[in-house]
Amino acid sequence: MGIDFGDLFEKKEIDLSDLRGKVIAIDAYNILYQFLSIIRQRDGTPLIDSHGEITSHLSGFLYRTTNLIEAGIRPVFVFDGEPPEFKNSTLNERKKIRVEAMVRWEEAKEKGDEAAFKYAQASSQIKGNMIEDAKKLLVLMGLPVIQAPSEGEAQAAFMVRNNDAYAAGSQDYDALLFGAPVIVRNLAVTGKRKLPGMGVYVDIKPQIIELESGLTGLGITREQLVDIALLIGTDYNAGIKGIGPKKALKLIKKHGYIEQALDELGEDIKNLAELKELFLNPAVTSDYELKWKKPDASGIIEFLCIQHDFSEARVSKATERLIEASKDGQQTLDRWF
DNA sequence: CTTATTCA
DNA sequence: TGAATAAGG
Repeated sequence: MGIDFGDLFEKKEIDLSDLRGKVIAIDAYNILYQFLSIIRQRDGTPLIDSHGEITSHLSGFLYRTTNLIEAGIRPVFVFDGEPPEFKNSTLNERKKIRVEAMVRWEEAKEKGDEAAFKYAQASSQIKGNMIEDAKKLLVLMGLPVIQAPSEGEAQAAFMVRNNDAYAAGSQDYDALLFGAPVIVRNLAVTGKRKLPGMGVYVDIKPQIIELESGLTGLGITREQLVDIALLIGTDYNAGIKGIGPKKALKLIKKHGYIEQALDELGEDIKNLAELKELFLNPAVTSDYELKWKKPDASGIIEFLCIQHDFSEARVSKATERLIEASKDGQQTLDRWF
């Protein structure tokens, strides 16, 4: 998923309260996929309503978003449009992995194997009404939902550059390549997370990465950062075997341009110019409106409890918190409602 | 993941 | 109370 810059960028740990009053353009696919992958039972089965529809993502969106708003954050959710053509091979590869994982999951479930969960996670697929349902819930919650023409991270980055948002929210680093001045990771409220393997709990705090100071620290330009990414490999190209973040940085600093670096390596990247363009000049739109509305409490209850079998007690509680928090926002933030 | 419940 | 565990749909 996305580009792995390793430790190239300095990550600044922050408190959630540091984001109070700030607009965050959240990559909705990124978070939806996380919810889908993580919100599962012990054997890996996701939350499912009585019609057999998966509801893990709806649970995640309801509770986490309510928490963010309660923390004074103003989230905007940006949904992907058409993927760029160069992404096709990556998407096909992911599909293969998913199908394989699905088989492994069934086997593990049969045997009562604990590994079932991780296979289930790897089999996660966004499909059916998940996107529409997520959008519907977010709209009912009164939040702006933005439709990107292509990649959501690119649109989020554009909105930050436009000063319509403070940061792009995603676990991936791609928004940096798309030119987002600031990205936020670990945008959740519950700080404790179990470390894979042992039952050790670690405090996970939100962190920000600033593009400009990061580039200055590395002594490179954004164009060169894109060159580094293309050497390592992105969602749109495979990258060069044996080249990770450190070697890529060294090569680009030595040569200045990816073309010369590739010459030294005796390698070639197909469609190099188009790939650069994809990051440096991505498809985005200015046709969006950031407007926060009063949450539609009865609409949320109808949608989640009547249509998707959520517990009314839980949903009502969350909805009340949401409405209360939205009122606070209205007093202090002119753009609320 | 987040919330609810249990238990020292 | 706060940490560990179960449940959520």
